[in-house]
Amino acid sequence: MCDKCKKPYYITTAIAYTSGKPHIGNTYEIVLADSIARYKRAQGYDVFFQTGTDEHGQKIELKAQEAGVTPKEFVDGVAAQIKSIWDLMNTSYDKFIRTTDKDHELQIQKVFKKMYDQGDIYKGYYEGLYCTPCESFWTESQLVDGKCPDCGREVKPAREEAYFFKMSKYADRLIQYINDHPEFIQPVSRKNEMMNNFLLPGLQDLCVSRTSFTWGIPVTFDPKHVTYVWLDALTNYITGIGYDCDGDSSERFKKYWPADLHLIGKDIIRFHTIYWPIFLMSLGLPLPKQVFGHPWLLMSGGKMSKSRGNIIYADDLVRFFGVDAVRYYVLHETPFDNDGNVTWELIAERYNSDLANILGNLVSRTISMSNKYFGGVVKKTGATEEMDADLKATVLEAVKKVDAKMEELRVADAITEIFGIFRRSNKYIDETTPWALAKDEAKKERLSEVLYNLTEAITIGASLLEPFMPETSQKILTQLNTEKRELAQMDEFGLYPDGNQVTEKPEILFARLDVNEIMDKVNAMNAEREAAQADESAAGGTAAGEANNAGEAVGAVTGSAAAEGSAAGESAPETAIEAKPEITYDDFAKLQFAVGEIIACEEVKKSKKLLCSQVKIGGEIRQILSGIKSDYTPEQMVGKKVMVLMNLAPRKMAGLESQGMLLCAEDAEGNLALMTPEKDMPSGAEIC
RNA sequence: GGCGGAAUAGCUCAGUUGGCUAGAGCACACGGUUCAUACCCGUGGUGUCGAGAGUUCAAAUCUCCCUUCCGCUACCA
Repeated sequence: MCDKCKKPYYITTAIAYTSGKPHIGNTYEIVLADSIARYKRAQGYDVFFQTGTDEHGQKIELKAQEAGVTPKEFVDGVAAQIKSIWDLMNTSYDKFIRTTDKDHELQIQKVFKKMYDQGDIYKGYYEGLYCTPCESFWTESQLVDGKCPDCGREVKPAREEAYFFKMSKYADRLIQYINDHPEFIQPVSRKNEMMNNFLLPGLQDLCVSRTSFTWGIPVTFDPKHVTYVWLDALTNYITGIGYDCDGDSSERFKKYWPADLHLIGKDIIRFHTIYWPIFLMSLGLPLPKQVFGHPWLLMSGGKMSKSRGNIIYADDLVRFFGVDAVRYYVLHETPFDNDGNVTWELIAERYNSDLANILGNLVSRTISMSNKYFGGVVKKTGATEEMDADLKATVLEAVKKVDAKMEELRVADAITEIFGIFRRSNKYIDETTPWALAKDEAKKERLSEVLYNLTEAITIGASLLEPFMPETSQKILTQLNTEKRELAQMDEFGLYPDGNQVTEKPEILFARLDVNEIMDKVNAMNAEREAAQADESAAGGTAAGEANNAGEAVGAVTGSAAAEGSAAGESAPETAIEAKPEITYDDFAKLQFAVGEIIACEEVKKSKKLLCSQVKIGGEIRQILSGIKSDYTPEQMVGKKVMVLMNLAPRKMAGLESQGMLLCAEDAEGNLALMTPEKDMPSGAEIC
């Protein structure tokens, strides 16, 4: 097909946040996107495949500071690291965009200005309107008659000045679009969540600027503001292919926009199916055709944490198993709408049973027989038998099934269909017993036909495998001394060149592994890293390069903090605290803390998170509600001496009044620990 | 609390509009085979298809109710 006749296909991944080295869970997405991109190319599309990095934000500013380098130096290091892993995984992206690219930054500034001039962006206050007695912030839409919805008193604007995007303006159009395009949000169950939780109840405006940090794209007409994550990050999908806000967009942009598929993690569906379409509407651009929120690859077998040294990285896996085995595992193990699991044991088992036994051994035995019986020459003799029909039918059927599965983005199922070819081929060998045929000179022709059929089946299977395991596909085809079969020619069985000669000495594709041996090596590796890390902490402080290699998990793509605990594999990223404005001693002195003893505690039935405690503070007993059910049982609570904030205005929650607050420490995974006095103190003791 | 989803073999899951002895892969056991990377092929489950009730000639599949998990969301002062 000529290049001009090819239909364009634009696919993107989310851009990876450059706070640290990505682990295997993050790497899954680029591999998934790559397999789809490669398949689309095989189908004859003119594919443009974009990925990249999201490099702004306070967290990065802080990380850079810790490492003693500039933010730009920091992200340069991490972006290079991410890119090297994407390359290691043999992903065929066409463009790697960075949000620190000059042309991207320039466009963001123009976009921001344009939206502001149109009245879609307005200046307001971060956290909204403040009700002093309730100590609560509210947005305009939450107010009742312009007053605090809780107490009905006046509210006033407070805190950080910020720009907001007027989401409500486009909400109706978006609802219409989503209803008219049922395929837009995948899987469809997510569509209902977006509608019911956000669109139908009424969209809140989105904060699009910050003044509390400087590592971002400045707002041209108000330079103390920088553009806040989502407007900056999402827009990469158009700036990366040459969008120009003033109407001078590139040919590439005109060709590829709107995107055919945004491939993203399921945690950031909201931003891609609500905010992003609305930004595009504001710019007068068509909306992407489909957004697929893929499941996560989770680390099972216990929580993963840096201190335990059990975070799994793509490059480690590749060292043990090879690129294609890792690609196979992550693609096969994470089906369309179910999270997948990864452990060293699981991947080693899959490697042996699927790759070494079923696939590798099939290729090996087939080629060996051709050499042994025919000097490697594979000839069609026409000596067919009835049993051949089922093999051929299975192979041709698999081609169609793979196509159907890929159409639905069911990559794991597509791979299973391909392996069906290999399984059937192994069975075919057993049915035809070539070694028995070889003993009878009269059956030589039949034997030749059998080996031809096997070679042809493997040729088709290996060709189908290219999008998922490109190296293996090529290796097999090379051993069979043939070219990759095009998808368009897979409706026929028997195109392997008659009389062709396969390689003399087949190279083992996947050598069987001893699982115990692997685990010993893995444990040794982890122990070594743990020790290195202990040394490092003992020495105190880290250099920039070491910080990267020590293995902080990247949170998630496109700045999604929510994904860090679960999606990104229960890793333990260092917590970056949102900096608050400096306060005076007088501000501090307004707070009254005391030691309280919990004398009774019960679950709040109506709530998933709340415990209701009776706390004795000196001579007084207070009822305090806390969102700590996930970490403490009522029994554990009783008898604890805890730190209580005394003079916080009472507030009703779940129908019960809370008269104070129990103070807790919280880590990046959301684990909580109550603050208790370091030695025994009487209840009522003041904390100052 | 609101909305939605799920409960099927030891494990991971398929089961289309209700229809013949409920399936696949992995793991396990036994048998066969020897071309091959000790591989491959075959055989093997008494699985209360989460509990209970109902509709029907017929229910894993539809209805009701209960239990338990999960997702999103709110609350988590």
